[in-house]
Amino acid sequence: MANAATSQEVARLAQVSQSAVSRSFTPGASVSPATRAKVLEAAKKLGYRPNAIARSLITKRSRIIGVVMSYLDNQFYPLVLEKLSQALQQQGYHVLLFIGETAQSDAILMEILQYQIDGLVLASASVSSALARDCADAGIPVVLFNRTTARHGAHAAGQAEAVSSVVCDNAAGGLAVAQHLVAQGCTRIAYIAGTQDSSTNLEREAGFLQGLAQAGQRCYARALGNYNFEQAQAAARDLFAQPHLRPDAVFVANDHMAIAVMDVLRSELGLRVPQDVRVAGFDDVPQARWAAYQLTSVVQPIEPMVHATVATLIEQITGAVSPQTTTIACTLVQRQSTQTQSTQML
Amino acid sequence: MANAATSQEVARLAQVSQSAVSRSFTPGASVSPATRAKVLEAAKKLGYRPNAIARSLITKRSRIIGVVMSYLDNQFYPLVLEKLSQALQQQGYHVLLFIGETAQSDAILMEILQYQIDGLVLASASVSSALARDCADAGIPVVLFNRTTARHGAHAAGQAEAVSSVVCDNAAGGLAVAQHLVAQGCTRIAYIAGTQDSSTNLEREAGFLQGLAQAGQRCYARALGNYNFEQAQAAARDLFAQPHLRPDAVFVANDHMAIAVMDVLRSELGLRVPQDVRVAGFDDVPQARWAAYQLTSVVQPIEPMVHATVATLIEQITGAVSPQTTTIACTLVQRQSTQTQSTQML
DNA sequence: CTGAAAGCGCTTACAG
DNA sequence: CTGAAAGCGCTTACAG
Repeated sequence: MANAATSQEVARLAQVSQSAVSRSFTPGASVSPATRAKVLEAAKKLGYRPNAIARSLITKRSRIIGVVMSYLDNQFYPLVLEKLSQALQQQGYHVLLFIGETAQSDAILMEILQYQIDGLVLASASVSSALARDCADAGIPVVLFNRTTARHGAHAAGQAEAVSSVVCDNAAGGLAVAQHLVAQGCTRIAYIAGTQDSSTNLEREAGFLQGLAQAGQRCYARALGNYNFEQAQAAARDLFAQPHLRPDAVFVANDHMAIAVMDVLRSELGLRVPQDVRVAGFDDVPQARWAAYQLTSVVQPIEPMVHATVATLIEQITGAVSPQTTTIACTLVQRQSTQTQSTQML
Repeated sequence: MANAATSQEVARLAQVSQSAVSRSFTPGASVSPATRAKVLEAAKKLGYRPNAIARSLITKRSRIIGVVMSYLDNQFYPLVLEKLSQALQQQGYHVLLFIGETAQSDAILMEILQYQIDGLVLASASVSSALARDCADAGIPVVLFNRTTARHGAHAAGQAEAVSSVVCDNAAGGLAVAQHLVAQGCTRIAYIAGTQDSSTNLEREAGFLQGLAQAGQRCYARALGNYNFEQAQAAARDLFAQPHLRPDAVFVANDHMAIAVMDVLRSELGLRVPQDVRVAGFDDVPQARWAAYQLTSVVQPIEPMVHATVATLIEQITGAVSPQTTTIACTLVQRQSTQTQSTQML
């Protein structure tokens, strides 16, 4: 913090009142050009910067948004964080970051709340919905990113959701994948699930099963990957353990796991993708486009999702509108991992 | 910010003074167990949380550390951010994140400074050293992560560095790569550079050239990748444009680019790695271990580097020690991308 | 347009 | 151990 100059000192040097200094740094405040000029000159001389902490205390607006994320090993989230913080910065907000999972996390999260944040973005599937409720109770706008509060797909009857959320149409995405694999002639289509109770996994799987059902198929086999690289690899080994009962396609709940699966299929089991088995993922992370993978995936459009998140947040901060859920459309991108002749390259 | 309860309200409910409330939430303050119990009960009833903003104003310690990063597309940085924020959280600090490059960035960065941050970590190669100096002048401890202030490898004579930095031994890493490639029998070893003036690129290249020189070799060819995926691909196309003059090995200044290069070599040019050309990178990001790449790389040990960063920061915040540079050792990990028979697997 | 003054929610000497 | 009081650096009615 150090020896920062205060508005008092600037006032003294500029020979004006402290109020005048404050007004000179407040857009739209009434100060004469002459006064402002004197102030700015003195401020520059002293290296003065208004103290945002003091300002927050009195305005009751910190212009800080808390952002909660899980581990950043799935490349989707760093990209979200990047876009989100840039969007927030552009709106004059700053990001107080919290990374981690439950456990001691809740305590640390409470600390973040002490900073009088203007809003909170929860992009971590594992953070307790209790926290979201705490914030909502405290009057702090909360936006869930890429998840909904509801667990197990069921809302408590008659109890309105207290927080907003921004998601993509996971069910539609899952459905599109099923249709695509069926269209490719697959008949033994397996699923590797993300975290069992997460809304993303629930919705993707539901859409996927619906798509299979529409084609008169059922899910050939299923294993749990928990959105984790190593667990996805283990899941792949499980599903392909018996050579004569192998699936001819696998839908993996996100790209992060899908890449792990492809590695196992090709390097450990010597299978060719897509000739021996087709693989599709979800998210369309940059790695899905890498030449070594060419992974068919469902695009979660980060920019629109981030835009909706910021818009919702600011709406709730400024006007007291009621919480809302925004669903963004997502599209299937076909690449070589699901089709022998590449009809589409990027 | 909302209707948060204040210490006054808690005091009223608990029938004690406001000072007593404050003391009850201050570790080590002198309060009787009875008083504290009354206070905590009232606080719980009101959902009271001490206002960190007000506290910061008076203690002149915000317990906020500013962290500045570039774009997060190189997976090395998200991992650093993850470890760094966790380490800081464990020490009771919180992270105010700033992501971006120059341009309008400097203005936004100044805003971050207004939050009276206790310290600053600069992990962005592109942020002006001027900012670092501004902070140091304002008495805010600054630690450069994975970079040094010095540009073009030269310090202004007699002018001591005002900030600390934590780096790995880039030169040693570059040297190790050169030695390894020479030992593999390569005689046409090329280099794809990162951002020209960055300290990491300067040091890695210098070490690499030294290693070649020790073996009586020179750098066979060189192209600029700017630590950028697409530019690295373009660089690879350049270096391999003439079939009969192709390098037999390439050292790429980081893994992020090395993977881009491997994609071009294999998918576009039909070359085999390592049989036709060997490739080595730097950082050892998780992707380097993926089966599709098996990229030889230099491990930048994130944990020790983060640990040193946090330790240095806290040292400077608490005691006013002078700035220091910490250099962490890094080690070469050999994988299939540089050797025909895999002598080491992970 | 301008200044004096109150007050944001805390911490921390200072007396008791 | 406890409370009354000053004060952190600002913003913002309130008079003029």
